[in-house]
This record gives sequence, C-alpha cells and structure tokens, in this order.
Amino acid sequence: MQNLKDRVTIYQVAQAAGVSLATVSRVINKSTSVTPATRKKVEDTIEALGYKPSGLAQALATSRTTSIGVIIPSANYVYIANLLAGITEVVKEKDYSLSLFTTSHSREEALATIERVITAHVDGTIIFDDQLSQEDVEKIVSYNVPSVVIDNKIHGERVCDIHFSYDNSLRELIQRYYERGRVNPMAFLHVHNAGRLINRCEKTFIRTHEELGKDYRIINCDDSYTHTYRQFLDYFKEPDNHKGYYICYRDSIAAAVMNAAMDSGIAVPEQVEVLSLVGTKYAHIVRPCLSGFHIDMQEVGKRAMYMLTDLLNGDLVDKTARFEAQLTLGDTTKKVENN
Amino acid sequence: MQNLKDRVTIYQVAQAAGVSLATVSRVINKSTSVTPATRKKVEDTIEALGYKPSGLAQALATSRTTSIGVIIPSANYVYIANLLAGITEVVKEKDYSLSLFTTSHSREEALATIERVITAHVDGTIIFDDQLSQEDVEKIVSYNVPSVVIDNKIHGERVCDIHFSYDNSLRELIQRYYERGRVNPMAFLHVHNAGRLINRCEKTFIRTHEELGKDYRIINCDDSYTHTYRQFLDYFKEPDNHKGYYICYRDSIAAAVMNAAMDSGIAVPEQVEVLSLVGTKYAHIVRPCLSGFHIDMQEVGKRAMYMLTDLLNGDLVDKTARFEAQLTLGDTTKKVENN
DNA sequence: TTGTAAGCGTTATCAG
DNA sequence: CTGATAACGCTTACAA
Repeated sequence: MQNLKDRVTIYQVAQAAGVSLATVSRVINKSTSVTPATRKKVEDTIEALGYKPSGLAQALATSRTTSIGVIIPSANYVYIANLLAGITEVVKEKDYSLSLFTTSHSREEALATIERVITAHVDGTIIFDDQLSQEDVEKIVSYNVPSVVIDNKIHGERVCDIHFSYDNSLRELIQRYYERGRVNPMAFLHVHNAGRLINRCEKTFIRTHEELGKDYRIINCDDSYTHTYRQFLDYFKEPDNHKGYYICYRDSIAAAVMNAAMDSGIAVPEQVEVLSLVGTKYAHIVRPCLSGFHIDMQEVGKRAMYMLTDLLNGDLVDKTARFEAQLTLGDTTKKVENN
Repeated sequence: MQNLKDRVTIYQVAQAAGVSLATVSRVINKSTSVTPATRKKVEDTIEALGYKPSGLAQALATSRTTSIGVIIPSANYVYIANLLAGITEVVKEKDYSLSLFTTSHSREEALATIERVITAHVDGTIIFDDQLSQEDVEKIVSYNVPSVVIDNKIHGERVCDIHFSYDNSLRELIQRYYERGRVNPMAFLHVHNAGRLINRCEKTFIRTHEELGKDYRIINCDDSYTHTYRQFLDYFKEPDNHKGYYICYRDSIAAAVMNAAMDSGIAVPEQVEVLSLVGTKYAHIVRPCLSGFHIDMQEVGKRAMYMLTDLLNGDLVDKTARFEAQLTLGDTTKKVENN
C-alpha cells in the first residue's frame, strides 16, 4: 500500500486480479454469484492494493448517495447537539452518511443553504429550522429529496413531520396555577425571532389567560444568558417586582432570571418562580433545580431518521409523529399538594 | 418547474437553449468567456428549467468534492457542539460542505468510520477524536485526504495539529496552592477512558505533586453527572471528607461534586473546593460559579477549518497551532490575594 | 459464472 | 467563442 496514492480504481484491481471490472464490482456489492475462487482472488487483491470504492462514482452510477442532509440553524445549542447525536446513531445503524447544513440568520444564507442541499444530492433531509417556509421545503422536495421536518408545520407528498406538543400541558399548568388561588399574574418572556416553538407557547399563554379572564404580562428579553441576567438584575431593583411567575424560553434564560433574583436577595421559589420551556440536562444541575418542560431530543433525532429511512424505502406508516413536552417540577416553582 | 422531477441535466439545458453541453458548463463555472447573448440565453433556460448542477458529477469530473469530513466521538457534548459551530461558520465562508462522522465507543466502529470517511471522498478532515491512533490518521491521509487533528499529538506530511495546552497553567495552579500554605492534599478525579486531555492533566497533576514532595489523591469516578453526584453524596457522609480540593474533568462533573457537597451541608468553597478542566458557558450559570479552565471551542473550530483550507490550497504557514487553557477563578475555589 | 459495453452528469482538451 | 469527445470510477443490463 503506497502512500499518498492517487487512489486505486476498480479497473486496477480488475487488472491485478486478472478479471474484469464487472466481477470486481460484483464482489464489492455481494450481488450476483461469483465463484468462491475468484471472489477470494479479488478480495485478496483489493486488500493488497488497499482499494476503497469511490462513493462518488457509485452514487453517480446508482443515483443514490446514501447520504442524508441535516438542516439546522446552528449546532451551538445543547438540544440541537442532542438531536444530532440521535440522528447520527441511526445514520450509522442504517449505513447512511450525514451532511450538515446550517442556515444562520439571514434569508440569503438560508437560500444559499437550500441550493447547497440540492446540489449535494442527498437522498433525503431532516429539517429542524424555523426559518424555512413551506415553499422552501417544497422546493427541496421537488428535487426529489424526501424530507422530515421537525416542529415546523409543513405537509406535502414526500414530507413527514414531527410535532412538539406543548399546548395542552402548558394550558393545564396555567389553569392549575390560578385554580390554586394564585393571584400574581404570570409573566411570559418574549424573545424576538426565536422561532415557532416559543411563539406557539406565547399564543397558548395569552389565549389561556384570556379564556380565564386573568391578567398577564409579556416581558421582552434577549436569547442570551448574560443579557437577560443583567436585565433582570435591573428589573429586581424595583421592589414591586420581587414576586412573580416567569415563563422562559430555555434553561439558560430561566437560570438568568433565577440567578438575578437570588443575587438580589429574592427567594426562589417563595417570591419569584421560574419555569423553562426547553429544558436540558442542565436543569438538574443548577440549584435550585429548574422546573420546566422537556423533550428528549436524542429520541427525536432517532425517530426522525427512522421516519426518513422508511420514507425513502417507501414503507412509511405514519407521516407524522408527536412528542409531548414533559413537565418536570423542580425547585423553582412552589410545590402544590397533588392529592 | 415541474414537481418531483427526475432532475434536469446539463444536457437538457443545452438542448433547450440550443447550445452544446460545453457552453452550459462554461456559464455555470464562469470560466472561459461566453458571449453575453448566449450566456443570457443559457442562464434563462437554467432558471426556467430549475436546473441545479449535480455535485456528484462535478466531483467525479474534477476529483474534488469541496466537502470536508469532521470526525468526532459524539455530538452530544457542549464543547463539541461549539466546535462544530465554529467549523460550520468557516465551511460556509469557504464554500465547502461538511460531512459528519462519529466513532462511538468500540474499536470496530472506529474502523468502520475510517472506511466511510475514505469512500466518502472528502477533500480533507478535521479530527477531534482520541480513539484514533497515529496509524488510523495516517491511513486516512494516505488516501489523499489531508487532515487537521485536534488535541491528539499526531504528525505527518499532510497533517496539521491543534494542541491544547494545560500543562503550564495547571502546574502553576498547583504550585501556588501549596505556596499559600495550603495543606490539604489536592484530589484528582480520574475518569477511565475519557481521552488524552484528562490523561495528560492527570500526569501533570501527579508529576507536579511529586516534584513538590506533596501528597495527593486520585479518586475514580464516572463521566456522568448523576453517578458522580450520588458517589459524592456517599463520600461526604464521612466527616473526614468534609474538606478538600477536587479537580474534575468537566463542568458537569465539577457541578456534581459541588452540589453533593452543598446538599450535604458542606460549604463551598470554605470546606470543599472544586475546579473543572473543561469549562463551558454553564460554569457561569451554576451557583456558585465554577472555577476552571476554559478553551473557546468555537474559535478552535474556526481555526481548524482555516488551517485545513490552507493545507488544501498548499499555502499553509504553520502546521501547528496551540490553544492555551484560560483559568477563570469563580466561587468554588478560595480567593487568594493576588498582590 | 464472467466479460462487454452503455450509461450516470459533469469537466476539460481539443479542434474549428 | 463554441462544439465534439474523451475522461472521471462505478453499476448494470446483455451476451457469451
């Protein structure tokens, strides 16, 4: 096996083994039968020459890349990392490979990403990205790449979707809160442009309050621990604010509010209560432990990849899956007697 | 633009535009000059037909995939997610695409991953994976894919490396500790099979103690928050253990020790001090804030990708880069007067 | 069972 | 400036 080779091709293997291209191809693909003798001969020369088939040429010939695309806004979030871990697990199991595409912030980048996905010629995609519209997804699919879309209500012929369900559990939580005779209006921390999930939750929050005829508050904040922490340090300087129930987008935001409260000498949960919508394992690590909703993104990733392979094989049963957010009550909300 | 097309090929564009293949190829690649008139004609039909070049065929013809491979053990850790974010940022800037390969735990999986990387025909790889040996990397490189290797002392003709430097700062930290007259032996939490980085740190830890003629302790633990938390709850039942300085692999482990101590009524940092080696943003979020080392993995990712593109273009200046771990003193170690 | 030859969708080298 | 035509490395009928 020489170094820095210009890669050995199937043709060279054939020549060295004294057979034809086709035969080598057959032993690689374990397809039609080959005499054990010639098979052995070919396998030996493959080994000796260090031949590896070119996925490129194979893909071109078969028009299957056995590669799937994953489209996400950024890998930088814990729950996206978990999603990726789940996807890769099944990707390996099914012997696919995975191309990662990120969209970032601008619309142009998103469009450029779509182009890339199409030219990359992946067999299918898993899309977890709020910025892509129905049309964007349709465009991808129209180039013959079936897709599973996560938390982004999009439907179509060769599109599956996984839906995160918060509505019922969030509504229940709010109802219970007031049923227990709590009078402080709940506050929802609005984050601009943070995606569908939080928007949906905000809508549910507002609608439920309106149905109950209760007051509520919306507080604008940033999707950044540090900013929110500072903002709430300020906010808690006002004694009137030394109470309240704050519903936050993710762990780190909830932790920011909680830390700001505690660092201002305000008791959590006695005076200020905090709840996060998108929980990760860090909810259990911070003290007090965060109350919040939680969806196992690794499971979501696995599920998404299973759906995609089924879709690709044409034996998909359910075109849609639903993950219900689980509420875990930690120590940032007051305990209520559940009996 | 019809739906579910069998993708339009360059040939069909040529025919529709009344020119030859070659001309279409030229306008795609903006290479040699084409009459503005024909260019426009071709561009229009490309638009009309919704033609996108096949990356596959292009790659086969040029023997460049403009795709790089990233090899990691799992996407599941925060600092790896940050690394990925850094890499993708530059990947887009340089107009590459990225294939993700994970190795998981067994040797067989690692070997399978290497095969996949080779057949995938990526132009280069970024490897952040302790399980791969010098030979493994050499194998990859021998198939004509230059690589940059992170935190895994490997050298070679077409290999760059990024090295994390902990030794000096860790040694200094230890020396200072005893210089201040501290007498409790430090403890190092050994995690089996957690990779080179922690092994190196452990060696430095031991060697420094031996040089100083000081006692030290090695405590075995798991790379899991929950396990370690339970283990240390037990450990702290013994009053003799209500003191000590514990050096932990990562944030979550350090938090486990810290929480176990506090939940056992032990004061941090007054009685028990904790330090983490691999810090993330969560170090600032937990309370008390974790003291620990920190490397900006997003920067590392960007740097790695820059090195790789330089390597691919043949204009690499430095084959090696070094990131020094930064010590951030939080509230889990005692303050020392620095003047 | 094995070999021959025609694609797969591009690029690139020639002539014209 | 443009058009044939031969690669690129492999798969897959079709023949032998």
